[in-house]
Amino acid sequence: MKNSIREKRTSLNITQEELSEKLHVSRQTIISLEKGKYKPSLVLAHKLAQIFDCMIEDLFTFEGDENID
Amino acid sequence: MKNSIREKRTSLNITQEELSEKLHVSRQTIISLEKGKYKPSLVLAHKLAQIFDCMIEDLFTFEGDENID
DNA sequence: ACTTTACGTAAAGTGTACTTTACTTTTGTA
DNA sequence: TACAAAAGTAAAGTACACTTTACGTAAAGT
Repeated sequence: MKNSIREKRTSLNITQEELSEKLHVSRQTIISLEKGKYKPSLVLAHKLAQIFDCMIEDLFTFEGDENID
Repeated sequence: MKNSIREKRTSLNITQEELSEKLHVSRQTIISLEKGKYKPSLVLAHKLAQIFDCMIEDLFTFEGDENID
């Protein structure tokens, strides 16, 4: 799964720490998400989409068996 | 968090077991999701939205601190 | 009556999303 | 070149999404 969190965040001109505060998660969580180290929960994905004013499906690109065959 | 999985499933006229097979998850997972016992992963939410031909945000209703304040 | 189909509960186990703390590296800028 | 802000790594712990197995119930068909 790919995501465009970093691109959307930088285009809002906010730091990882500021984003983490808006989301009430740790800064590590943001770093790990941007690095693709793990997949966010549905609720976290929803909050990210709210902040970036887009749909969840616009933020994440699902690949391979993450799609229905 | 509320969801309309049961409504969408029954309107497709498929059983919990058939849905679980399409998703490659256990039937228990479907039962628990429909009963609201837990929140699906982002990938599972995406697959459900694909099957029901809708956006993730149409399937789930986020409440309270599941939204940005 | 008996079987099948669909839905449900319970409980124990596994994997991973996310946290916390502490330390290091990079980058911008005075 | 020195300093601070921003980004990064590592590692150990917690919570919960999801699995597996096994059993229970109620309706519908034969």
